[in-house]
Order: sequence, then structure tokens, then C-alpha cells
Amino acid sequence: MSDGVDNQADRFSKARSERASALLEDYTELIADLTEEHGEARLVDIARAMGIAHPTAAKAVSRLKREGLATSRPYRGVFLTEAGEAMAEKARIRHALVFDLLLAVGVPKEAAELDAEGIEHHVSDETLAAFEAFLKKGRG
Amino acid sequence: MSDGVDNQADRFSKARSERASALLEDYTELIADLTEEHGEARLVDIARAMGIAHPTAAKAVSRLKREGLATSRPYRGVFLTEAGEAMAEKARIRHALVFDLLLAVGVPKEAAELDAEGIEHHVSDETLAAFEAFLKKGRG
DNA sequence: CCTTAGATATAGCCAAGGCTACATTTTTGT
DNA sequence: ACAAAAATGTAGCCTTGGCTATATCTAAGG
Repeated sequence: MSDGVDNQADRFSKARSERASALLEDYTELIADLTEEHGEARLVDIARAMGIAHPTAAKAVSRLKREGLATSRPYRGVFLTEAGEAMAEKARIRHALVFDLLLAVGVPKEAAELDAEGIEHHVSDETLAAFEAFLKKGRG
Repeated sequence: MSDGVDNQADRFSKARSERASALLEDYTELIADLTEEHGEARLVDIARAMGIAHPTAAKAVSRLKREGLATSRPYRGVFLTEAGEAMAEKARIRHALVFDLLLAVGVPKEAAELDAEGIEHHVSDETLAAFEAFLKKGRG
């Protein structure tokens, strides 16, 4: 427990900003999935998959558009920009790796599925690399 | 990718509610630490450790009180209730276990410290138990 | 003892992410 | 072609968690 107050503040700040971007990552990932399955991401599907009301999904899409992650025309589906695709791809990789690591460490599949969703947004690149190395070692 | 839309919605709901309680857990954990070190948790120390402005900390304390997790009298320090202590203790255990698991899996110490803060709030009891078993096995 | 510095309280602002209720537009089915 | 159903848009409300600015109270120092 010998880390100073400043390090502690840094950790909390990091966790806070990760929480803030977690939703955007979830949306891009979901939109990528829906587009792959159905050719487009409809607002109503987004809302249902996220378990929220559609106006909430509409607001989120507005924000995605404002941040340059998605595009859409009135009464039409939602599509990712290149930046959005990149974020979705990164999220997908991270998600899969976290899930695999949980399994490798002995977490039951159902729990791993549930928990990976929350954990993935807090895994740094460095930690992710360590996960990858650990998994490779195990398989090798 | 064969999980239905409903499971997906459940996962997202779970992650959302965990995000909501994450801050409360962070505060109780921090207040417990400060109380242990200084005999009481001053608002100004809470704010500095969290890296936020003190009115924000004051609001958070109000919420802790409203939820029955802490008590305080005007212009005095903040103290945890039994429920607050319990939450802090649980958070501490989880935090330590997550940190240890990250180390065991090969994550460098600094990254493990940083990431554990965010990850701990998304680890279910079942996953936690698996972590514990994994660590025990490694030591044994 | 009384001033001043430090800590706490309070008011009011903002954005995000939920919601319901209602309006409009598209799609579908007869 | 048109009525009904489904999807989308929009308005307005709430809570949370940030912030700054200002007021008040407590604690320290001279």
C-alpha cells in the first residue's frame, strides 16, 4: 500500500475515462456485428440488443455521429465510419482475448461471457499483450 | 457468436449496473483506507485521492449517506457504516485478488496496478472463485 | 483574541445516459 | 392504393458525476 495519493488519483482517473468510452466501444462493436449479420444496423435492433429504449439508442447514435464514429440518414440504418470500424475491431479483439484468458484461467464459460463484457474496457495494451503471451504459452 | 439478442442485452445490462456501483465501491474502499491511515476520512483527502474537485466529493458523500453506506456531521470527517465497511472489505479483497491474478498471468506490476482498478468492479463471485483456485494451484 | 488560512457547504452550470409520451415517416398487407 | 403496423424522430424529464464560484465555518499563528 505504498503508492502515493497521486498514483491513486491517476488510477481513478484512468478508470473514469475508461468508463466514459466503454459505451461508445460497445456501440461500435454491436453495430459492426449487426451490419455483418443483416447488412445494416437498424436503430430498433441496436436498442433491443443493448436492452435500452430506442430514444436512448438514438441519442447514442447522435453522439457516435458527433464523434465521427458513425453515419446515418433519417429513417435509415446506421453505419460505421473508418474510425468507428477501427474502434469496433479493437474492441472485438480485446473482447475475444479477455474471454479466452478467463477460460484459460478456469472461469466457467457462462461467467466468462458475462464478465468479459465489463472487463474488456479496462484492459490496457500492455496487459492485453501479457494475456496473449500467456495464452500462446499455454497452447504451445 | 451464437448467443441470442437477449443474452447480449443481459450482458450489457450487467455491465451498465456494475458501472453504476463502481464509484460507490471506489469511495468506500478509499474511505476505509483513509480512516485506517489517519483515523478519519476528510473530504479534502477524499477529493485529492480521487483526483476530483471537493464539491464532487461532497456530492458523492451525500449519496453514500443516502444509500446508508456512510455517516458524517457538518464540518467533520466521513465514516463508513457497517454496510459501507462490508462493501469496502469486499472491494479490497476483490481488488487484491484481481491484482494477484494479473501478476500471475504475467502482467507487469505497473500495468496490473492501473488496470486492476477498473477490472475489479466487473468480476463476478464465480470468476473471483476461479481466480482464487488458479492462484492456489500455482502456489501449491 | 482575533486574523487568516484551510476545510466544508451550497448554488448553479453542463453533458451523458436513462426514461415516457407523442409525432412523423416507412413498410407491409389486404 | 390505402389502412395499419412498425420504425424513427423529437420533446421533455430525471439522476449522476463532473466543474467553478462563493459563502461559511473551523483551526492555527501571531
